[in-house]
Amino acid sequence: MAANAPRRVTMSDVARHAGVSRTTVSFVLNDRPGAAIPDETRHRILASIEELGYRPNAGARALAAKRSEWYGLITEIVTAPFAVDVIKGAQDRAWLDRKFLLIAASEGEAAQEAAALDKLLEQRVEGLLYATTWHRAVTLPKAAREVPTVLVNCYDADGELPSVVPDEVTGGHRAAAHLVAAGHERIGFINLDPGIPAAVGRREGYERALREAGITFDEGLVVSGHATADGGYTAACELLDRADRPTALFCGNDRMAMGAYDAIKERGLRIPQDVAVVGYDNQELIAAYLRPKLTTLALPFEAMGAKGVDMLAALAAGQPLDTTQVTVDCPLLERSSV
Amino acid sequence: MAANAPRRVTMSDVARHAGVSRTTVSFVLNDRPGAAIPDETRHRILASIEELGYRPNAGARALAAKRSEWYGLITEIVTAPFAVDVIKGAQDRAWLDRKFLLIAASEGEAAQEAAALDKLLEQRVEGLLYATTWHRAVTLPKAAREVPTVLVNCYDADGELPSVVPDEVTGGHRAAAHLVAAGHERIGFINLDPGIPAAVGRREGYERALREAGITFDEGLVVSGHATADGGYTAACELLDRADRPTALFCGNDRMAMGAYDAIKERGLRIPQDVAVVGYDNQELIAAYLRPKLTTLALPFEAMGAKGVDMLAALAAGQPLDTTQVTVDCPLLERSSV
DNA sequence: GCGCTTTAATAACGCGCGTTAGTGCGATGT
DNA sequence: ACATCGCACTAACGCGCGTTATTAAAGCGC
Repeated sequence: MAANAPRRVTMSDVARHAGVSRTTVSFVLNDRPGAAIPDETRHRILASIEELGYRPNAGARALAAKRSEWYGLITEIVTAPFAVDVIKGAQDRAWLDRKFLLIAASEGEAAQEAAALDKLLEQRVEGLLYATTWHRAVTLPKAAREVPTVLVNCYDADGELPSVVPDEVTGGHRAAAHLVAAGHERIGFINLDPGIPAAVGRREGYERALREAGITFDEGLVVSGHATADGGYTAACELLDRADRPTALFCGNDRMAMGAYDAIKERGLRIPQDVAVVGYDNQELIAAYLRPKLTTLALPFEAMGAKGVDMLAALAAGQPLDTTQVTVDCPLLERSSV
Repeated sequence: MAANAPRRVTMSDVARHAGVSRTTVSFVLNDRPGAAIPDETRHRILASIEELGYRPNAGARALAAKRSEWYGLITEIVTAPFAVDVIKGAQDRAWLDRKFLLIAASEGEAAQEAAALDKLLEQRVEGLLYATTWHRAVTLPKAAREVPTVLVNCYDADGELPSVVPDEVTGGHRAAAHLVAAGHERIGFINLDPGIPAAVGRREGYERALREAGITFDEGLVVSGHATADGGYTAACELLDRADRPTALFCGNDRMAMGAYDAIKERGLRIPQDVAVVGYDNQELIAAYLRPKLTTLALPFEAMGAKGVDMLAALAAGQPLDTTQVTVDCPLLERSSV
């Protein structure tokens, strides 16, 4: 089809127009070290490029140079807010190296994922980023081994592929320490489904913060629930109805915190005077719209995306990584719920 | 760099392995009409492909076939919720044609935009989508003319490039008609900045709906304000404090509706019993979290993205478009505020 | 057995470019 | 005067593939 497409200007056209050989044009375009091109010639060539509106053909260049200048990113759901941030971080970082980011979605289906992977590999991407919606272990198709691959927000079940994940331990520690610093000693912890990395790591950080503050750990203050507003509500009720109710709640995510808000208000308690609340995830449109605004920890999606490309660049350059698992800090966003 | 990259399997390798010529392999891969390949040979080749793990090189194919199979998408802000939906719509639609979507962000800066455009054209995209955050007129760099281009959520100031935009008129009509159907006759309209296409179109639809219902248009019921919650609040106050206050408000966007909610509640009025409210934009995390949930019109970003690729495909195939401006319907999402 | 068509395949060119191995030429040293 | 050397540039190959001739063999009618 589209055989009517006008022939584009090529390097040969430029060479002819400037009265030099194609090689010379290539040399000035890639300002090749070692090639001595007098300024006069160089400017003549640049002028021809300008005049003819020449634009290098990236595909041809990739073919000849055997380097595509592309990275691939596979994400579960393109529309998820998290994915967008990963994309932004990765894209901006890739742009620095003048690389393009090819984005493909798996939509959570294995077939789609395989197809996306195939497509990406056919484009000869120089590296692959694989991002998930929530921090967990994954197993990639073997095809992913054909090219440097970095996992983002997840890690290889086989422990072979490098990954970049949020630092859940420090996050949990930071949340608890923040509450301790605000004077709280009885801090309820509404954790996520125990067993997932986020729950395990944050609990570790939580316990360590208490230990450092000389507060004895009370197993009864730790409950876990569904990662929903309802789950948070139920768990919060359980904690708040204890005789020695906690004066602060650290919630596994913002939706759970939303449920906790309901439970707290329902009992006529005030936030943060009677019960302080810290969430997790920083889902803007929950955290910023709750009354009072929710203090929460942000998952560093953008930073993880950028770091992932960083690692890819290193791998592609043949440099070995110092660690196979990199963690990125979860910053605390102070609002009004503590 | 990366000269250590292992040589990938090529078509010649497959041909050698299967004991045929490279051309034959190419023929079965593209199952070329007219080429008679006996099943035995075909299967032998496919088996070799499987065994060697051959994967066509998309770049080389693009070079030889003079078709890249790529579309480019330039958006202002990748992270904006709207952009995500446009991307999803465009990507899914492109995928149907087995085309890739290259996404680049302008971040609202002309320099970035030009760079993105250059990069995209160097990749020899077969078509270009240009999407904005809000419906308005734009002027693209001339370079965009080098390839079929469709504007999404905006239109060409020079009226040359085809575009796909939301149907503001029908949207405004739908909102007003919905309120009329609910029994309202005095419908306040808190419009956006007059002059922008959204404001003009919706007002036209609003007036038409009233006319159709036999309701005389009252200029005093139309005000405009800043596209923020504060702007909505102020405008709503003005309308609600009239002696003959409206029983319904049609707001230019959801944030303004949010402000209107405050003004209504402040006056001890109930939604929707005393004052019904209709928003615009369907910003999920506002519309769905307001009490009561907000009835609003959705901007069809995903559909516009898909339609944009549709038009691109037609243009790339050399088919002329029947119209230079395509409009896409804004569906009404009924919740509890009417 | 001979011409003719169909079938099954291949050799060869070119897509636009990076890169290597040169080539011609003026300036320099002795 | 001649060999040497750096400068400025070019011819030619190959990247992996689509595509267009072209060919060799097989099938067919008579």
